Formats: sequence, structure tokens, C-alpha cells
Amino acid sequence: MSTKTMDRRSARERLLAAADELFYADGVHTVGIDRVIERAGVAKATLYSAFGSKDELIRAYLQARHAARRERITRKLARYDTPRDRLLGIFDMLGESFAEPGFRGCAFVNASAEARPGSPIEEVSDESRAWVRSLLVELGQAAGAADPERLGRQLALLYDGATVSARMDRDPGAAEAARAAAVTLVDAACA
Amino acid sequence: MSTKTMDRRSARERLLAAADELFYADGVHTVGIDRVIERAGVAKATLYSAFGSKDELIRAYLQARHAARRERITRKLARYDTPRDRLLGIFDMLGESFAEPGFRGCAFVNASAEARPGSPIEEVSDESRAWVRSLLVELGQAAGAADPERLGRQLALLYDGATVSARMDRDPGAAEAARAAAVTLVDAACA
DNA sequence: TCGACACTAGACAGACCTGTCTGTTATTGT
DNA sequence: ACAATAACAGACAGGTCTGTCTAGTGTCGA
Repeated sequence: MSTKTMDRRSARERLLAAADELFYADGVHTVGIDRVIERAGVAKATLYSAFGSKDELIRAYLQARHAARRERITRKLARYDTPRDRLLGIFDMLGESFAEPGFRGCAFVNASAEARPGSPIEEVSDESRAWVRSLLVELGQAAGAADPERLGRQLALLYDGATVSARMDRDPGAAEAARAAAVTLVDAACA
Repeated sequence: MSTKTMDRRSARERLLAAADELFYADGVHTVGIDRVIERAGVAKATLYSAFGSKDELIRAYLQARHAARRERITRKLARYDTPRDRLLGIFDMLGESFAEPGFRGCAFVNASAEARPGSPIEEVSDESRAWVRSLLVELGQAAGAADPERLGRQLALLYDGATVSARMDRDPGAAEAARAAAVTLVDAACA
């Protein structure tokens, strides 16, 4: 791969990293272009040549978040033996991320709060949420639930609810509460 | 009561009504002062004499939302006979509000998405969330749960999760899923 | 009738936003 | 060596935001 491409990627990556930190910490709406390029150490023209607009930078930021979560989850789940452990492991991972220093809730929920319908934010959010939901349904099926769709959906509610509570109540313990509820729901669904 | 006071209240109320519609529909950050005063049919100076700042208008908007929800719930719950029905009735109410035309999720979650720590938004959110949570705990206790704190907390997760899902997935059916999960959790807690 | 008061319309300041454009520097492939 | 490319710094345009201020209008009680 040619050097120009390498340079471009490097600038792109620095921009994406800066956007990730700032957008997640302070919100996509509050954070302006100037702060992003300053943190990335990049000229404004570079940002616009790489992403075209702030909206597309936001899209790229959310897509990267989605990809990172997907990879983190799939890698972690491979370590568990039973489907049931995999299901509950998701809530353990939730607890770990709640305890991280810069935790500020779900990037998609936050970005969607003031997004107009049809925006890139909505598109990526839909994609990401559909992935989580179908993962939970598949795991519910593998765990032997009588109605995997129903169980997966209920667990998705706990997943979202725990994330909201951890952020709004500043209480990482929401993960354990969600995990405990998940145990009850899984046991009831697999009875 | 004197006429000046009446006029003042009238202007205040029109402002609050306008703020409620616009802030909830489009977000407290996106909606500017000019749109609010235009919708209220009020001069800008009137807004600033009544509320002092946009932040305080936002606080008043959220406080009104909290008061309205509290009243709506308490009034509705009085109709049920058993604590268990009251607990589940909350999720029925959730379903009703999800189905309303202008539903856009939880006003507190949306407003908090890009709010800085220590803002009025956070204060009112904390207050409102604490009320819902303690209500669920009390109902859990009345329903005979072995560990009401635990049950109430789990139900709060479902409450939040359903609201997030109804908004993000544009799916009012999240309420029924949450209600079904609540039945399982309540039964398990009262066994 | 008069003074107090709340309201109105709208200009204005000062800051910030996105996005474009100019001109310069450094690096790269040929 | 040279042309092309990419990135740089930063000015600029055009818009929006909050909040203040001026000046005029109407209403009410004394």
C-alpha cells in the first residue's frame, strides 16, 4: 500500500480517535469540529477531505463503536462453555464497562437523543441494536428457551435498562441487578 | 388574585407549554429560545423575566414533566385492588404512553444525553428517577416480595429498558415484553 | 387621571458553529 | 529533479445561539 494512503489513514485514524473521545465524553452535538481537529492535531481541511461533513464523522464514530463492541463481545463469549454462561457473561461484560473511568452510557442512545429522524445516527443505531438483539435471541435459543425471541427481547430490555441506570444513577451496580434478573428470566424460559 | 398575577401566570404557562412541546419533540439543545417564544406568542424579555435563563426554563420543563408523570401514575394506581396489579399496571401505563403520537422516549434521558454534570437537568432527573424507583420498591414490598429492594430495582431496569427500546426501535410493543418479564420477576420474588 | 407594571417588537452584542478557501510546506513516486 | 499529493495554518462567510437593551403599548388600581 502506497505511502500517501498510509498518511491518509494516519490522519483519519487520529481524527477518529479524537472524535471517539470527545463525542462520547461530551456529546456529538456539544462538541464542535474545532475541538476535534485540535485534539487530533489535524487541519480542518483534512477532516473535510476525509469525512466530508460532521454528520459523516459522527457516522464513522458510531460505526467504530459498534464494530468495537461487536468484536469485544464475540471474543469474550468464545471463552465460555455453555450458552447459559454466554448469556450471563454479557451482563458481566456490561458491569466491566460500567466500571470504566470514562463511562457515559450508551453512545447510540446519547447520540440519538436529539437526532432528527433519518439521520446517519439513526441508521447506525438501528444496525447496532439489531445486532445485540439477535445475539441475545440466538443465545436464548442455544440455551434451550421455549420462546427464544421472547427471552432475547426481555434480556435486551435488561441490557438497555442497566446501561441507562448505570449512567443516569451513576451506579455501576446496575449490571449485577440486571444479571440477577436475567438469571430468573432465563431459568423461567428454559423450565 | 390580581390581574397582573393572572397575566404573568398566563405568559408563564404559555411558555411552559411551548417549551414542553418543543423540547420534548426536538430536544432541549436543538430547540432555541426564539422557537419557544414564537410558539408561546411571547416576547423574549418576558421569558427572561419569568425564568431568568434557558437552563432554568429547561429545569421548569423537566419539573413539570416529573409532576405530571407522578400525578398520572398515582391517580391510575388507585384504581387497582392488589399490589401486584398495581405493579403490573405501571407497565400497562407505559404501553399507553408508548402508543401516543408524539412519543419520543424519556424526557430525562434525552435531556441528560449531552448535559454537563451538575446541571439542573441532572438534579431534576435524579429526583424523578428516585421517585419511580422507590415507588417500585414500595409496590414490591406490598406485593410480598422477599427482597423488595431487589425486585423494585429489577423492575426499574425493565421500565427504563422498555422506554429506551420503544423510542430507539420505534416499537411500542416493548411495553408488553417488559410486562411479561415483570410477571416472571414478581412471581419469582414472591414465591 | 396618573403612575406602576407587565408585556410587545425588535435591534444588538458577543460568542460559537459548520464549511470553504487561500497559500504554504513536506513528502512521495517517477 | 520534478510534478503530484496531502497535509498544514488560518482567514473568512454566513448562519445560529443566548442574553441584554431600548422603546413603545396597554391595563389596572388608587
